[in-house]
Amino acid sequence: MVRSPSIDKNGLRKGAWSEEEDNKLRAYILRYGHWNWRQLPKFAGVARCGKSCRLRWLNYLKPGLKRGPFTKEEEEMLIKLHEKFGNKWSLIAAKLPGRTDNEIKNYWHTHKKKCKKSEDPNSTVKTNATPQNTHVMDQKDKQDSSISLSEVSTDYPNMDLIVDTCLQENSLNSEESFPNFYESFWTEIPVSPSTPISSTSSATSYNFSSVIDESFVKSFESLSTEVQVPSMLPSTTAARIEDSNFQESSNDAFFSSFWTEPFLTNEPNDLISPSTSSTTTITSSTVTNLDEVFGSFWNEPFVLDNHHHQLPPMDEGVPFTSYFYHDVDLFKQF
DNA sequence: AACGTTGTCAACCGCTCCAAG
DNA sequence: TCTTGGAGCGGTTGACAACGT
Repeated sequence: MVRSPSIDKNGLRKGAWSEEEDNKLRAYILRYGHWNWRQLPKFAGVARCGKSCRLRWLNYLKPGLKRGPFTKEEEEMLIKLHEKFGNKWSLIAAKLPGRTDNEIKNYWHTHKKKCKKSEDPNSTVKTNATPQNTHVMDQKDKQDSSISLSEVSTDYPNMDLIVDTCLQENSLNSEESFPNFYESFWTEIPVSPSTPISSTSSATSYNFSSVIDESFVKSFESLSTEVQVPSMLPSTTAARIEDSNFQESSNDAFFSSFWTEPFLTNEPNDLISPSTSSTTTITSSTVTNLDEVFGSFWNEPFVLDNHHHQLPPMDEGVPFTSYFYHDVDLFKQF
């Protein structure tokens, strides 16, 4: 199913990813974000090109991705979206939370083949699907489209309306079924910019049931200790760290470009506190386990809320910014 | 059981886009 | 305005699994 591992002329691995590589990449990105894909692999301790890392993260490792076959609803949605957007897989993927453009693309090609083969006139899939809304396609797109514009179906004279209606009615409406943070969760702090992190603020409770589960947590258990820490911070990060008013300023830009995942909590002993009882709760014992892993792995805390769970010995009341200075000092060692 | 064919999907490749200098 | 480098996108490939003969 996957390509055989091999080494290219630059000594970089190609082909199937090993579990160890996955763990290294996942751990690094969750901790530091993807500040530079090209530089990232060497700091993460992965002998891969940045492009390969990016692809692996986006298509496989990124939390929240759905696995398994498409549901009927997703299939119908895909058909409609393809009619609207054509082969703009990334656009389609944006409307199908948890599905990657690669996955959708593969599914579509498979589905199209099936349809072509069966030549079922009653099939709901229109194999001549062509973008109806040319405003989303530039000239090149039109040229690249496998079907000429003369073949545009007239079955749906107002596809905008149909698809929009579908999006509104369909249960997969991302805005309803998936909170805004779902898509951006791992790149943005789930706290509104107007809610600065401070010793008095309490984080909002979020439903992480589909993002964090036990297998996800378990994946940290085999982390390697060979991961490096960046020798320098992104310029924006450095600038923010020097900002003594950090606590009072909005934090989204900082986190989205650097930390990626803030692991906010509203309970002192919980890493993440789900909002409903049916969701998986990561208990304090789990956190303890994570601390064992991260304590030696990163040599620093990763819970950045007001409680600073399981911090190494530090004085009570230490300003929030001090923890970042702590990070900077750590980086300087490398 | 052995072999060939088809299906599936992770991963690669090459191109374009875009922001920064 | 031009150049450069990183990110992203879409098409294609390779390898394994499943299925058929």
